[in-house]
Amino acid sequence: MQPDYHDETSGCLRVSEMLGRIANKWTLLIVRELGDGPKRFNALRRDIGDISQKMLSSTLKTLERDGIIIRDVTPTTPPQVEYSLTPLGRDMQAPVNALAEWAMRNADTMDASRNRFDMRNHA
Amino acid sequence: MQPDYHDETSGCLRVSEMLGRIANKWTLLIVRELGDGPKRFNALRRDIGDISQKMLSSTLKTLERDGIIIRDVTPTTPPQVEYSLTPLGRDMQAPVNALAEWAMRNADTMDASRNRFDMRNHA
DNA sequence: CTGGATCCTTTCAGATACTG
DNA sequence: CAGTATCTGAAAGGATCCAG
Repeated sequence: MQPDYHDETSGCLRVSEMLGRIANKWTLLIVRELGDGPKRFNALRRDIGDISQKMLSSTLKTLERDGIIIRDVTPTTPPQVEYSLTPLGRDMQAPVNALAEWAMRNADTMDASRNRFDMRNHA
Repeated sequence: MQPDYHDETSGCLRVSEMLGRIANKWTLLIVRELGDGPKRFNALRRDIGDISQKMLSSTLKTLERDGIIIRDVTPTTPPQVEYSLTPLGRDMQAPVNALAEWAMRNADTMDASRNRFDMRNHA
């Protein structure tokens, strides 16, 4: 039996918990980057641009734990590690890309709104 | 002149910046709740369930600043304050709901993956 | 090349108390 | 009812050094 998603109490807390896991910028950016195909650690680091190695490795670990990505190690010297989306991760791509694209489309609008808001409140 | 969204460097930093603004659970939960129509402060607080009044008021302020919601005050006693989505906010609803629904649909899958992962790593 | 371990600073977020 | 102010602990995040 499935849990009741429409329950007014536990359902909301559940959404809250799950969004707490996936709704952060590093997670969304990584899933987005891996949409193009498997990538290695430093390729991800370079393509995302402003992520520290610590945040990248810790976020990747969490994503692997949640079954969203797979970590493939080829034990050569130097070792090669490739990250790719699982079926679950690929299923996640559509909503993630939709949100990211929305953000890009409306970036200027939001910036303008911020400027007006800050102006009104003589910041 | 518009910024170049397709530039490989600044474009990525721009996505990163915008996702840093909107990709957090309180923002998504509030936008989701306001999808049903305008709501008042304590109604939001009750419906979201586990949000503190501090986080609610500060997140609402940020959302108003970014032009995603509107704050309407009716100066009665006691005062009535109603929050509602702007056109921008309504446009944001689709991607937000898509991500939230994905999270709910796959909550159990992610939980199971976590359990297996933690088991393998004898946590 | 792919990280782990550590240190340090900043930000987030809850609890509590108070105001118009 | 709808918040603000303050205090405090937890978590995020960067910098640096080190290792397989």
